[in-house]
Amino acid sequence: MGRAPCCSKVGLRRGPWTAREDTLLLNYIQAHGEGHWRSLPKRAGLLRCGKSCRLRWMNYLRPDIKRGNITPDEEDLIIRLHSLLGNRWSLIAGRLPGRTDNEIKNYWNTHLGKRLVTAQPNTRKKPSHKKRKKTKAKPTLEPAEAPKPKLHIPKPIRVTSLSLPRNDSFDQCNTFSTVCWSQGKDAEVMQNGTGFLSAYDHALVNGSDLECHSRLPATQDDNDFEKIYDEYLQILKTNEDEAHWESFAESLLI
DNA sequence: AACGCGGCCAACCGCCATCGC
DNA sequence: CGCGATGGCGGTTGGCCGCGT
Repeated sequence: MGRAPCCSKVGLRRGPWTAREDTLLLNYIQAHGEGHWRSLPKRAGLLRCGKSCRLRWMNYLRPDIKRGNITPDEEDLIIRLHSLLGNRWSLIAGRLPGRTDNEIKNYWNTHLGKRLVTAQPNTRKKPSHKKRKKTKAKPTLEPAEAPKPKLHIPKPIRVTSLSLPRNDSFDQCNTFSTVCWSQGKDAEVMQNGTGFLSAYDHALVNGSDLECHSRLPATQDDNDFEKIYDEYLQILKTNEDEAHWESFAESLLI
């Protein structure tokens, strides 16, 4: 442990990405696919660390990113999922088509968390990072504030990769994000790389029927997701039944 | 016009999990 | 099995910008 930050290497750029860097990264990934982040910047001609490239791609350059304007339905879903899953942003994001975990995290911290604090003053503290500037050290705890016990919750199964090879060329890459790369707006519901799960969520979010045609062969996973979706719908019908929601959330984490 | 404050959000950091040798 | 490399995640930071004074 104690590995040095990857961007601390001499000569690597940090900070905001330029349009040129974006183009380089985009072109490279379109040509060679994502993955191998460590060596990607060198091969793409970028003076960035792999982590930085990955983050930029995941949060900004991916073609399926839907930016801004969180709809009330999405907001409701975020609140519900957060109440069930906690700060499992990637899990929550996986169920919101086109939204990134970073975006949801930011939205929560700037909008929802604040609102909930107002509603329930004792339930959450929003760390005000302002006027802490220039201080790299972690803020000291308030006297009354007990140190947070660190819990390591088992990570959820990632559904984004669907057990497919993660680094082939774009032609070979079989992920939904690739399949839908150029399908335009109509394919948007499928474009977040979570495949049919996202399509289901889209139906939930929009409250509309949705035909979802998986391009992958039917698998056991498909059936599992079908079950999850059915369960999700049932819970929505019963609405405020917290016990149902909790058991559903647990099922997602298995 | 100048200044300070606070919100927003892109990007970074540190840690853990997983993979491959 | 152990270890190093890599990917991924959640927490945090800091720059920019709008607004109020």
